[in-house]
Amino acid sequence: MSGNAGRVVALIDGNSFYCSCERVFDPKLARVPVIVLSNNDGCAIARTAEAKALGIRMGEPYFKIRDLCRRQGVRLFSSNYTLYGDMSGRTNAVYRQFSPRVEVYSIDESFLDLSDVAAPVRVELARDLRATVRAWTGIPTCVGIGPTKTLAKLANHIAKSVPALDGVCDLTDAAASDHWLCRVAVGEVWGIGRASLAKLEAMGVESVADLRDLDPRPVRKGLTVVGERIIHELRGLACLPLDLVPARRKGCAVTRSFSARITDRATLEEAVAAHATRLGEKLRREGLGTDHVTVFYHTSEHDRDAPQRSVATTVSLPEHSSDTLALIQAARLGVAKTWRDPSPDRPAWRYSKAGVVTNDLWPLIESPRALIGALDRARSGPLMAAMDACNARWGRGAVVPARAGLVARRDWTTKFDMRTPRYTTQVGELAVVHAGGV
DNA sequence: TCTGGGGTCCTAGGACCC
DNA sequence: TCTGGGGTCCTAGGACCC
Repeated sequence: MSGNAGRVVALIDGNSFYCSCERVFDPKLARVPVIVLSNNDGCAIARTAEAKALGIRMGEPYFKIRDLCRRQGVRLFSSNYTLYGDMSGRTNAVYRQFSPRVEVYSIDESFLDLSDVAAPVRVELARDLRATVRAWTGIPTCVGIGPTKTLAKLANHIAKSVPALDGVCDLTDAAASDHWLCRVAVGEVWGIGRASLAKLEAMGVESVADLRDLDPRPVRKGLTVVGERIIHELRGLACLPLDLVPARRKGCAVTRSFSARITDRATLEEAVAAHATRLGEKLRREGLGTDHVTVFYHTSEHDRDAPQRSVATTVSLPEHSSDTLALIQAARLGVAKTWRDPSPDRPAWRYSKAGVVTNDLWPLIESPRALIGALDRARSGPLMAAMDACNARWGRGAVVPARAGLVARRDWTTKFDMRTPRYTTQVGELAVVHAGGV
């Protein structure tokens, strides 16, 4: 526990962040329902208030709401992560003008240390922050303030759901905390998910205040140390530090559902080779390497009457590497080792998803070399650097190893039928402004 | 027809060791 | 018939998050 009296943190996040990013570049989207879809245009993963009001839920499959969207004039967008990532960077640049101590928690949420801001002007500063972010980036936000991260998260939730608060809620004060914690359902607490909620409800816990007032020790039995920590945090005792420097990532995965089912080995191998290519790019960007690749592929639970198969296998590399050729080779081997051909009495499995996963990532600069079977770093380094440079300049996929496969059939690739231009990161996709009149 | 992707942390239980 | 008591490390699976 790192409880230090007088600490104050704020959680600021973008409202319906992905939708708001789309709105920045199309004023006509203001005040109309907008949703952004997940990869493959599968599910709704961001919804404006207008879309929520229509009953569109988080994670709802698109095919279930297609008719509703058409009838109600909901504007639909495929995910444009390049745009959202860039807009995220811009909002954080504004945050840093208000507090140098910022933890970027997710693409649309950051914690700010406000310990040095005097209590009387804290809310005023938060309003100024919101207004500045709105003016400089176009993104609407809400701010929650509290003595711990958990209370700041809760305050943010309250700021969003109570319009009278005008986007800012401060739970630093014990009286304010008492007032609100009785009025918010325990399921809204950061870290209380479905399973914990069921346990708490069985114990008669309904409000956040009920949870706060439980004896933390016995809670540990059912809700682990995580539950115990939450209670302390709700009481104002900080257990979660502000992580100003992002921790080095421990694992990396590239997984995708296919836009159409796959039944043949060549196409599956091509898919995992493409994923391995992407994996290599991600690892090289952070100077990390892996000594193994886990390959998985499986059928879909939604294909109810079809035969099911789920495969996962791990292939070792001779040493830590981020070399795309080595990763592709391993990924293809993973398929080769586990592929099963259909037979007369067994129809082909219809695979819906595949991925490559690695754990135990290590900075390449300090990873040991293999004595036997070592990869040729002298050639790999410059080759990968050249490939990355080409792809940075001409777009991802401009240069790929032939080993990734160049099969003409590409109907498994992810769908992005409704993606907007990458306005802020590609010169060729800049927004065009038409001057009105004659 | 069509149902996302990518992380982290925690615990239990097995293997292994002395 | 009797068949300890710890440690550590690893992995799988659950839970949760955005």
